[in-house]
Amino acid sequence: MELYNDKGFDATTVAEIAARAEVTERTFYRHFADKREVLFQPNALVDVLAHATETAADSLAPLEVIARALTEAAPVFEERAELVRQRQAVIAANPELQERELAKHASLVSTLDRALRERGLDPTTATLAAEIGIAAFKVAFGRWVGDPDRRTLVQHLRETLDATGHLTAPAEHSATTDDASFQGREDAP
Amino acid sequence: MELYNDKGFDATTVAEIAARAEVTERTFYRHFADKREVLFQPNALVDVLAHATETAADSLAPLEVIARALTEAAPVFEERAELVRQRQAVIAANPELQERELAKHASLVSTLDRALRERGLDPTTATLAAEIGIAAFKVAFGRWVGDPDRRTLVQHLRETLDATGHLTAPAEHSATTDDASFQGREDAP
DNA sequence: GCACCCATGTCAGCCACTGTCATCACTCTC
DNA sequence: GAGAGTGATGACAGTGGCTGACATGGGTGC
Repeated sequence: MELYNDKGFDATTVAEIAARAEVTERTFYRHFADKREVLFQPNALVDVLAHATETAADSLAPLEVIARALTEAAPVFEERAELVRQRQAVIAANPELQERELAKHASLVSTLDRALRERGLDPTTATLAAEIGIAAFKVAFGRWVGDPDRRTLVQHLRETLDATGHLTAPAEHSATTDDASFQGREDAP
Repeated sequence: MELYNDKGFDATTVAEIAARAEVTERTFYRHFADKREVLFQPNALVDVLAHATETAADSLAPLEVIARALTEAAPVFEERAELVRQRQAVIAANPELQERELAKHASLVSTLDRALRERGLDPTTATLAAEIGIAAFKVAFGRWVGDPDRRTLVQHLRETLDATGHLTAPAEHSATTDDASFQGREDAP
């Protein structure tokens, strides 16, 4: 993390990382599939999401199931807000890393998709709900990371998920909405 | 394409591709940013989406704007269905390529997002609608590519987008839905 | 004490990708 | 029509990400 922050991701060689960690380069590659993977390690998130989706009540709408799962997972981020923001800055500075992050998000979609199918949803609905759930998470996460007011991730999640319901209504322009002043991520990945 | 199909993406070296094309390796890299980019070339899609979004009627709901844009873009794929399916098979066989495809989808989200903001939508709604629109596209595209009945992409799009509206309703299990028999992509990217 | 892992080190090598300079066709201009 | 740009390609050397194969040492169970 220090090296990536100091010199940038590209300019940091694996040899340097290995030296800093006092292991050989070969050993580095025994712990991390590649140079990027350092930033995408534990992913306790997957387990939380899968478990929360499995144990949700049967009667809930698909998106509500996801809403609860995401809410349960939020502490994973909120507990290490500073580290998360620092990591996000490194990723924002490098397209290769953004690509990898997309892949991680895709694996979350996959996890949710599988869990929803096991609840008995048909494949199309399950995949769609999973995709939309993670899409909402990305938006909420982006808002949270950049929120000058430091409101909680859970709040952002709730608002974002609520907003998904309004998307089929006729267009409301900025001037008429109550959150028009919010400044989200300017450039989506 | 031939080489990727015959030997697999990983086993194909840039030197081989260059030789087959009767240019030097260096020239290859003057045309393609990297080895993967060969499969992700023109992207006329971006222009179609942006243009369609700009010119859509003001009164439409955000998701309906996207629905029309995607419908206009569908011929880009349907006109070369065989090539598209072949390409998709190569991508399906390689995680690196799937990563790149995700990046391309993200750039579509970005395009839609920007276009929607220019229509006056607030950032959160715009990003959310863009993400969900592309999510629906991915699902519809997956269904289309794997559809044994060869129904059109436009039909799949329409159905998938319609389904997004039902996601906030309480769970309907497979047995009670009318498209439960559909076989989508088994493993989401 | 011995056998057995398992993590790490060592070494050699492939190949993706890049910087740099030379060459050569093509076009524009006087 | 000769000479000066211009842009695409070739030639070549080098960096660095990543891998396979084998050796070694330090713990653990018997």
